[in-house]
Amino acid sequence: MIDFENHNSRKTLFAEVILPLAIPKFYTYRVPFELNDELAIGKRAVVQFGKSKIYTAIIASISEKAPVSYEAKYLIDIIDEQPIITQKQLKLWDWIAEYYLCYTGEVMAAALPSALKLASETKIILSNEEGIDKTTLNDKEFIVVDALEIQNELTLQEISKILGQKTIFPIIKSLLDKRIVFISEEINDKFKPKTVKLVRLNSFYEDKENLKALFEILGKSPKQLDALLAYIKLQKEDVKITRTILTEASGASAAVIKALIEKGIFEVKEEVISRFSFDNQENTNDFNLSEPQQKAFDEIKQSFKEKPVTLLHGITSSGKTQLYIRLMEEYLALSKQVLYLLPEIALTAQIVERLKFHFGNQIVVYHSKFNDNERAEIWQKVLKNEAKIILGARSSLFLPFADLGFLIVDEEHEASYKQYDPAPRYHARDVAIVLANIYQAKVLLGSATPSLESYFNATTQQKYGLVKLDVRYSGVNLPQIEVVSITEEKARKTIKENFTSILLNRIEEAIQVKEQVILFQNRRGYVPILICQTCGNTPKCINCDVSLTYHKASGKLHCHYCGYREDNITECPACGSKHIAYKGLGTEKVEDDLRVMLPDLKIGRLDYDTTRNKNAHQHIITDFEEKRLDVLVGTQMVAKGLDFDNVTTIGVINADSMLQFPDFRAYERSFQLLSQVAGRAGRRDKQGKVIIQTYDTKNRVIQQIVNNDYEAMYRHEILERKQFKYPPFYRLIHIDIKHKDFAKTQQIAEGFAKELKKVLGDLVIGPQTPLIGRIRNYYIQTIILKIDLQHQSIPKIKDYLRKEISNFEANKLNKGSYIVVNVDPY
DNA sequence: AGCACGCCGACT
DNA sequence: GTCGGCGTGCTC
Repeated sequence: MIDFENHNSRKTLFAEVILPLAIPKFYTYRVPFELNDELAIGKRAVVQFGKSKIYTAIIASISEKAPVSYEAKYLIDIIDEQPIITQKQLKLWDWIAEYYLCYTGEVMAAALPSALKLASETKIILSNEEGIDKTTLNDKEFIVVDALEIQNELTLQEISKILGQKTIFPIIKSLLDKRIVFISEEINDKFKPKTVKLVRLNSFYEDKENLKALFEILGKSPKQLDALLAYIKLQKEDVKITRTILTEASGASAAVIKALIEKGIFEVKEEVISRFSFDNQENTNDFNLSEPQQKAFDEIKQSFKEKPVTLLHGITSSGKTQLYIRLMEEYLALSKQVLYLLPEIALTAQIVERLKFHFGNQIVVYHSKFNDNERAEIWQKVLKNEAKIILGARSSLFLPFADLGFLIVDEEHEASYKQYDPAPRYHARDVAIVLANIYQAKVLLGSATPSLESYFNATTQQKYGLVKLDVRYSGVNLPQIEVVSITEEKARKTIKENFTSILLNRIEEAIQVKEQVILFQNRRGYVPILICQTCGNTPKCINCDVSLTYHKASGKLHCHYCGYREDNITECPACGSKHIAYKGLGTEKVEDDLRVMLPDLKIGRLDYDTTRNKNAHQHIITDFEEKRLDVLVGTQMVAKGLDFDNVTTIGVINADSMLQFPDFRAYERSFQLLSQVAGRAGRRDKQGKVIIQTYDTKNRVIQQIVNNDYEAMYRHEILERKQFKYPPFYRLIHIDIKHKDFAKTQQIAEGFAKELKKVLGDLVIGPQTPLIGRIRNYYIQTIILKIDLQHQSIPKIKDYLRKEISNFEANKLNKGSYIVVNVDPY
């Protein structure tokens, strides 16, 4: 029916839409009359783009003018009744695209959960929920459901064929809304809640008569009877009964329990439990802030009156989380939304559980690895202002906040806040500040070891407020740090493999009193470099310019950049010599060597290689938590996001490799990482021990760690940054030119740098070969721009760069190459 | 990002 | 003689 009263219905309208693709422009579609009334900015539109592809686009603007140089295609459909993207989000997308020199479409692709980005190849599956009420379905929906019952999985394209029509999105949307179908995807349940297998008495024996009969039957098997009695006792104590607990309590062997389970007397049931037990202090909802916490709390509130951003420099165990909770409550009381950002790796169950305990259902967790249907659901909840607290990784910045009032960026210094690949290469901390500005919200940056950038902004620049919290909560002691000279022990020949006598002693001391040990080595694999003693040849990756790392577990040489593998060598492929030396040290070897030296220890390893298999990952953590392991060897994974309460001793196998890393942030990073590692040691009632092995005991960062002196590190580093023209005094932009041919890469990069130098002059450095000169068969040359914050108009430079990059891409001489721009590399 | 159109190697 | 490799150009 046509509504003649409504002017819109007679006008010819055009919609400019954003496509979730890396293309520079927005595209204009003609709106069919019947959709005129539906048209609104922020709604999703279905459009055909190119010959056959159908995409979900976002309507960015509406116009009455027809494009002059081409005929616009008709927009196929408008999906939403209400906009799902707010004006504020569009503003943020624009800012990100502008600042990080990428396309708005790329931001959109990163921002929208795929359930909201239906495309022709999106697969639909039938919900496995029981009792689909087919009576609510219309004919077309029925046909789709029917087809799915036979086919199991259909793409939107296929559904379109089955129905013989292009406009299928409303049907799919309706089916999705009714929860009859779902978007199919590989469900990544890496963050699945932790479960335990509990032993339970078969419910048959809840009946007293049956239980009595059971006692008689088991009378002949005393061990089984013991197990049953132990079970009943434990049940009365309200203990969660696992096999292990039951075995211990009954004195029966595992075989006995197994027999009972096989007989069907006991059942095993999986139950979801929280990963971490909290201590009572933090577990109660009505905890009181300590005096220093209260002081910090007041200071933060005061600071927010003057400045939108405040940096909380709070040392480890100073109770930052409690402070966050109190602040969050303030904003909740004002009915504002709160976004709590955490680095990806730290987003483990611990923080989630703790906050859920306080805020219950008001809190939702958002993570790019979550199930997509859930993510779409959270999206709607946030949009409708039903979700009040959002705990998430950097992608949660893209949620459609209705009324955001407060953002926390916890572990603000973490490098993983910067997205590296694909575009948008944004830094979540910086985007958080921009987002806050859009909403007139407040931001709290929290860290025990703030990034130099933030600390500089809070001190010298006075841009942020600065609040310190440097008293440990309930008097937890700082760990005692021992720096052990590898050089010395080598001279005395007291070092075995890579373990100094001191470290070995400390490990044994801890184990003797049944405490646990973490060993940290920031390199995975067995040994990173193999060298032929005769000719000096080193096996290299065939796709990348890196030496291959030997992995003992697989018996192969691995490339950590592209995943390439080849068999290990026993003789040099270049000269045939059999003298191959192994250089360097990875977690695998640390684990192996310790096994040989202390064969009685139970050792686990936690790194990228062991976490590839998510079950193994879970097992290792659980085993360590439940003290089935004595020692955990790992990369920085062991330092982040996990807290084990029985760990008193931590060994840093080799501090030198990170200190010597060729990056201007190497010292800052080392300080942060070592602080974080050290922070894992010790318990409330016992001072922890940290043993740092190094060749360079006098290294200033090592000394600063020993003295726990962040300020000293900052003062020293900031001078160097200024002197050598690095952030926070200069802004960096990296431009990578990649090409399969080495000479071409250099030639093209040289040409581009020369072009840029015409306008930017000395701001342009290079091109130079980066640390890894070739990855996945592409050679890389990096052009670096260093822009002085004081003297340059950065937006102008970026505008110019954007033009130059688009010229570059259009230039036929550069064909075969591609360009990657990274603003503020981190 | 796709997908089509377009020129050079191993196959019935 | 064709099928098919992926190089590059365009998509409202």
